[in-house]
Amino acid sequence: MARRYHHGDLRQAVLTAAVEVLGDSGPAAVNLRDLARRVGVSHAAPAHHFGDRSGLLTAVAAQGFDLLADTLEELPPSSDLLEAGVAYVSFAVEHRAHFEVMFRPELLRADDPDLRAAQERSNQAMDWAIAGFRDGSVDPVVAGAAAWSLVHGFATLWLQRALPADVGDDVEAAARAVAELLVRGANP
Amino acid sequence: MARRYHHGDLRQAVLTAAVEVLGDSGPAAVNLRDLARRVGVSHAAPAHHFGDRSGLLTAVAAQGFDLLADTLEELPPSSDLLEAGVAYVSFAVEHRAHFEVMFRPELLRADDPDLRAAQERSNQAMDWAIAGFRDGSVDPVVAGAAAWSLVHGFATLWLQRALPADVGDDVEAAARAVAELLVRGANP
DNA sequence: CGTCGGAACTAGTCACTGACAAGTCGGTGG
DNA sequence: CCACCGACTTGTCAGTGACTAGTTCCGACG
Repeated sequence: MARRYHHGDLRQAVLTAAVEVLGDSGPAAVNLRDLARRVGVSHAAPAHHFGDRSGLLTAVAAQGFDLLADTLEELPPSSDLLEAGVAYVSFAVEHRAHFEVMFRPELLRADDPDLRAAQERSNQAMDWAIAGFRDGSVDPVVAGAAAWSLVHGFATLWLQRALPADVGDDVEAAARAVAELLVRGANP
Repeated sequence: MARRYHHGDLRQAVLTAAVEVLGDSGPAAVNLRDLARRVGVSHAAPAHHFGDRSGLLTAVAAQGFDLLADTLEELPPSSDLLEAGVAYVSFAVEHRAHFEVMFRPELLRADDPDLRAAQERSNQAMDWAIAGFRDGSVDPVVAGAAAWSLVHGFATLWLQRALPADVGDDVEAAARAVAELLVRGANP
């Protein structure tokens, strides 16, 4: 494809390149000039679409929250909180590039409309999953915070390889075992 | 105090300044030149003590893991896993500057001896706390991962103000409620 | 008491980055 | 066919990390 003045789909191309870099080297390695080089445009072209670096990362994060919402919404209707928790962890591992940006407020424009909309979608999907945990004996707010904390913490620590080796190398199995402890109770 | 050629305790001074900046503006705002200006030395002086930026942040992280170990070791002997969990969250909130660096491997020199030693200390302190959870009915490795994931996730999300407002603004109370769900079980 | 070696710090520099301004290109609607 | 405007380029500036070479001072040793 010949080098044309108008790229045609620069925004998407930069976004894709950013996700690739994120996956390989993390958020710190993402810079506009390198992405421009990869895509074959001038160093200032990406700024036209994203404003600045935080605008770019915000777009990645928004895409990530949409993907997360998709993941949770696509769970079979029979799924319970346990399955949703495992899905959350799986999402984090499979879409590490997105996940590592989604929860870094300092990198993002918190007031971006697209980001807020995507966050809202994923929050609703999570609320829906947690609703199944409301058995009357526990405060649903506490239960929701606990469930989210557990899977979010597990995903975070797993991605950092901070967990002890004993937990094995099968994310889904480990996540399920951990989530089961909360959902089914320690003393079933 | 007159400006002398030898600062006297530059390493500690830079470290303190770094923690201050971290607390105010997060890791991204920490740069060697600004710290040098704050402390009143030339722009390259900090590098003499820390090598590079990651060396500085590694020193902060090591200090953080030591502080965490101190916190956990100072718990009264009667404390159970629940109290340890609350202490973990309290530590994260009270020492946010340190906490925000401790679990960012990409910012650190993972092979730094001081860092490894401090991590080892805090790991042992956590293992000790989790030992109280070994009641035979659950795999201790799973229980440990679950407990750590829960409090780590809660602390992380709390610091990001990502949790819904319903959980209140009392960290300790909220952390205790959430941790209780895991320790005592959802259906007591 | 001198001197001398090395640690602590300064000064200068380079490559790289984000951000901005001004100009150019080219598709599209009137 | 032409004016407009979004898409992109070119040029530039300040700030940063990292490196090198030079300067100052402390303290140990003869």
